[in-house]
Amino acid sequence: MGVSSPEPTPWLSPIEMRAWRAYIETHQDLMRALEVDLSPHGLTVGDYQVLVYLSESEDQHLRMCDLAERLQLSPSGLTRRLDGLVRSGLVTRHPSDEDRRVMLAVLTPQGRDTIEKVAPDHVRSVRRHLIDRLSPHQLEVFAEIFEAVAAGLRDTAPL
Amino acid sequence: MGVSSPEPTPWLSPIEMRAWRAYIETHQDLMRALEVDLSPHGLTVGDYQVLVYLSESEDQHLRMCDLAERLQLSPSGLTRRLDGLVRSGLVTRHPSDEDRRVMLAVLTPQGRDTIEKVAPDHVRSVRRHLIDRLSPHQLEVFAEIFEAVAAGLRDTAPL
DNA sequence: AGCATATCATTGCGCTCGCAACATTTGTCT
DNA sequence: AGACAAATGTTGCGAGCGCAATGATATGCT
Repeated sequence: MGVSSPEPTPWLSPIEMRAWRAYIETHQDLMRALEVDLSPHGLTVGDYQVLVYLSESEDQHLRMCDLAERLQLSPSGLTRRLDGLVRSGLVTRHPSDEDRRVMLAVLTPQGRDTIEKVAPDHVRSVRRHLIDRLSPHQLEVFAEIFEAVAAGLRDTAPL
Repeated sequence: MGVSSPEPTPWLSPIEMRAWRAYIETHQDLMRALEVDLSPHGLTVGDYQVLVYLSESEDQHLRMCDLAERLQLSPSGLTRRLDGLVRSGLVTRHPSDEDRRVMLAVLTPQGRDTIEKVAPDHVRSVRRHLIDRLSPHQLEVFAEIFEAVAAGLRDTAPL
C-alpha cells in the first residue's frame, strides 16, 4: 500500500452514530423485555439458555466446561448458575465415568417438562419484540451483520 | 379480522434462528472487545458513557435523574457508578440551587481532558469491531432494525 | 514409571447492579 | 395554610458474574 493517513477515520458520521446509538440503547431494553416475559415462569434468560443447550444435547447432558463455552460464561459463573437450577430441581450434577475431573450437568425430567412448557412462550416473546418487527430482507441482513462481526472478532481476538 | 389461528408461529425458521443466535452470541463478544480496548485508559464502557453525556451537556453537568435515564440505569446504580468517577477525580457532585432535592453531576477539567483523550481510541475501537465490517447498505439497515425494535418496545412497554 | 504441565470444577473475594426502604424536598388540592 | 402525593438521591441487602487460587485428575515427555 502507499502512504496512508495516520488517523483513518476519527469520528462517526451521522448514519454511523444513528446506528450505534440505536443499537446500544435498544439492546438493553430488548433483553429486559425478554426477562420480563420469562419471569412469570420463574426463569431468567440465562437459566433458559442452560435448559435449551442441555435439551438439545445427546442424553440431555453436557460437560460443565462445554456448557460454559456455549454460554460464554466463566467456569465460576456456570457453577453458580447451575447451583440455582439444581436447587430448583431442573438439573442434576453427575460425575463423568470417563474423566473423573468433569461433572456432567444433566437435565431432569422436571427440567425437560419445564423447557418444553416455557419454550413456546419465549419464542413468541422473541418474535413479538424482535423478529416480527423485521422484513424478510432486514432479517437476512441482520444475520449477515452479526455473522460478519463475529468473524471479525475471531480474527482480532487471537492477537 | 377473520378467525385467526391461536398459535400464530410457534417456532423459529432457519433464517430466524440464524439471525437470533448470531445476535445473542456476538453481542457479548463485541462488548467484551470494547471493554478490553478501553481498559488501558482505566475506564469501563459505563464510565465512558457518563463522561460522554456530561461533556455533551450545557455547562458539563446533568441532574442525577436525567443522567440515570439516559444511561438506562437505576438511581442506585448511578449513585454507585458516580462514586467511582468522583473517587477518580473525573466528576464532582454539586447540589442544585433551583431544586434542593437534586444533585448535579459535573465534569471536572480532568474529566474533560480524559474524555477528549480517550474518545478517539474508543471510536476507533467501535469502527474496527463493528462499523468497518458493514457495507453502507448494511449500516443503513442496521440502524433501521434497531429503531424499529425500539419503537416496538415503546408501544408494548406501557401496557 | 515419574514428574511437569494442562485441564476441570469449585470457592473466596470484589465489583456492578436492581429492588425496597428511607429522608428530604417539591408540587397539588382543598 | 395544611395535608397528601410525587419526585429525588442515598443506603442496605441480595443476586449474578469474573478473576485468582486451590484441589483433583489427565496427559505428555523423558
